[in-house]
Order: sequence, then C-alpha cells, then structure tokens
Amino acid sequence: MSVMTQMAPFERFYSVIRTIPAGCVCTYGRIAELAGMPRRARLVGHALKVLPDGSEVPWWRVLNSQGRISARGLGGSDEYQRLLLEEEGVAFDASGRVDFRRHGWPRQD
DNA sequence: TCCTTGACGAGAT
DNA sequence: CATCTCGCCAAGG
Repeated sequence: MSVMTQMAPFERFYSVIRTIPAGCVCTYGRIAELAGMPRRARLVGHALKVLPDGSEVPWWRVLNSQGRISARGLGGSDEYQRLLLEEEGVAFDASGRVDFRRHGWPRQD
C-alpha cells in the first residue's frame, strides 16, 4: 500500500470548516458534531494542527467553546488568527472573547 | 506497545 | 471565575 492510498482521516472536519462563512466562527465541538463525530472536539484541534501551511481550509474561524482563540504555545499562530478574524469583521471584547450571538455559526435562532 | 501530550468540552465543586 | 475529572483519540517518544 502506498502512503497516498490512506488519505488524511480528517476530511470530514475540513469539509465542515470550509462551509463557515467569512466573518463567522464555530467551535471545535460543534465542528465535530456537524461532521458526525460528537465528542471528538479534541481531534478537530489535532486536525487543524496538522493542516499544511497555505491550506484553503479556514482554520482561523474555529474557536473554543468560550469564544476564545485556543493557545498554541511558542511560535503559535494565535495573534495571526485574531488578525485574520478582525479583518473579516469579527469583534473581540476586552477579555479576548467573541460573541457567538453575533458571529456564531450556524446561527441558533 | 505503553505512556504522555494536546488548537477540546461538559459537568461538578 | 478557577479547578478538577473524565471522555476521546492521533501522534510521538
């Protein structure tokens, strides 16, 4: 079996993330649910982590359940993520949180 | 193969 | 609000 026959097992997640509209955000847990894999939030984080640079998957639109950017540690893309979101019109409050009622997707209603 | 680490999350304290 | 526990599971040592 060639190394290519076994594609990345995270396509389900990437597909869902690709549908998040610009200016909107979603959570790791919600992505997992929408992908049909409830309780796999942690795996979504891993999927984004291994995403190659320059990927078309809008990883920056994924936040944790508190509406915050998950810390990545040294050399992380935390700041960059916030920048990308703000460019799309996403607002952060004084404590660095995004209001899901305003930018959350899918909309609850 | 065992053990530890995580871009996580919900619930209990 | 801050911790802690537990569920989950791919990766890397």
